[in-house]
Amino acid sequence: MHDHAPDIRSATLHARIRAEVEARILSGEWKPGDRLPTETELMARYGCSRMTVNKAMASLVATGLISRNRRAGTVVAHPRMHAAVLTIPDIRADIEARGARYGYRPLLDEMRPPCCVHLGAEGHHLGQSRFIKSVHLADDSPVLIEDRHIFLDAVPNAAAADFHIEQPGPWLVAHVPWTEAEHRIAAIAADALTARTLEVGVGAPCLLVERRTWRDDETLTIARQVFRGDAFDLTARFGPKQGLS
Amino acid sequence: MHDHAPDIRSATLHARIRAEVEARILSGEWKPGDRLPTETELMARYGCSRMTVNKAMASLVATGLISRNRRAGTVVAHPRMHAAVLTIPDIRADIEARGARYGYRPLLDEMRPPCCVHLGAEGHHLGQSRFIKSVHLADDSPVLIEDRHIFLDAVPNAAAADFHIEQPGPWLVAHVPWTEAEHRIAAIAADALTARTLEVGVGAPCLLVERRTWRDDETLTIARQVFRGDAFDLTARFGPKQGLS
DNA sequence: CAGGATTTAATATCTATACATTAGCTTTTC
DNA sequence: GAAAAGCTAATGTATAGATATTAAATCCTG
Repeated sequence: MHDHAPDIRSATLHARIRAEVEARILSGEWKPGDRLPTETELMARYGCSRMTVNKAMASLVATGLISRNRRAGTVVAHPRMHAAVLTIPDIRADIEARGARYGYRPLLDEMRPPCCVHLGAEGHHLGQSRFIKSVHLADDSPVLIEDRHIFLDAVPNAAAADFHIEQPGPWLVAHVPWTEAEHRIAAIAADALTARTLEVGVGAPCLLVERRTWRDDETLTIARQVFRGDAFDLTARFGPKQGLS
Repeated sequence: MHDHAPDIRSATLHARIRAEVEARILSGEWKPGDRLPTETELMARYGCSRMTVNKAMASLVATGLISRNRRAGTVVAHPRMHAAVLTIPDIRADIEARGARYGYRPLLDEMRPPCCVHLGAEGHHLGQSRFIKSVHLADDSPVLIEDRHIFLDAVPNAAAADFHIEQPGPWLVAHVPWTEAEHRIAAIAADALTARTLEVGVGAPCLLVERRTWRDDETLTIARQVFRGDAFDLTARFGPKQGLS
């Protein structure tokens, strides 16, 4: 299932060094706080140059498995379970993966003046937005309501896009470079309108995902997605091994 | 707010090269799919060796901003909003950050035979576990119920730990090295027992986080946390810039 | 013995070069 | 003209140095 066997006979030398050091840490042989061999020692042990050792260790630093300091040496980092990789659901793929038929129905598509919208975090206005409200369906039954603002100051060509066929989400990902996104995940009770649209009872638990995307300091889009609680969940996975070349 | 100005006058050369290339991509000057200068060209432009350029580019590959292929060259990657960094709440810190008094109350602490527990994903049994049920309080009002299994085959010294004072979560993070964790996040309705414990109405929306932690292929612990929906949410943040040295 | 000055052990960066590997391009051959 | 062979441009890996930077350890002074 979790295919973690460090591939000791990796193609490249720095990958092999990395894998072996990593294996000793993960096996518990080298515990958090323990001092690791110096680059010079490893260089001798593997019969390679110091640059090669350095590359292996740098990649372990990047994954957070070790921490290094000049003069003080290299120590095994204390694991911190502070962050995880959250897989953002591609709604269409997710629905189709369950063998259901995916449907998308835009409900509303209008321009909104600046005043209707939450202020930016610094308090300045975000300008005019295109607002699209849509429902996503699995086998014709609604599972997600999406309210999306796209700020035209930041994404002017969104004014011309046709969101009757294409979803705004994928369109944005394909056309607009972004630098940062933030998500807020919460459990809420369905209000009357939500309940009617999602065809659930009033007060039914729903998963709320509020996503805000920036390019540098400019807000590009705000999406508010309300999932039927009984139909969807998110999964997040974290492993120190993920990542580098 | 989001302090993104790439620090052009970075201390080291490879960091500067990296920052400048990154800035051009993030500014939109180099768009997804565009070809970047070759290492040789960059080497001439910055008057440095190819290894230095290579280090800068390798780190951009690691963050997913570019993709490189032999002979084909380097291109700006298409942004994929597939993953985000999810900040796992440190419940105690979170509660105290709001100015509330944190409380922890263990409700149950017992050994459970193998049969009581979900099977591992491959279908094999997980062995005996220590099971701790606890409530976390903010100003004496309950906000979280945690059901935790710790599998003694994998974490034998958990048998001796005192979870009347210390929370099992922090104890595990401090004492047990792990390699992978998975979270499932969902919205559920409070059942009768949950509602009574959290002092909310039956059917009130709650945020469910199920966390499973492994060392290699061995399951260490399974935690099921039920948050009051009106009291907690999770935030996840993603930026291509995070990460490397 | 406290506190400043010096040494030194470790990582961090950089260079110049070499060879390996890949895949797009070109030429040859049938 | 299509498949095979060879060429070449690009990145990937590795080496053996050199110098810079940092902070722990030690020594030296008042």
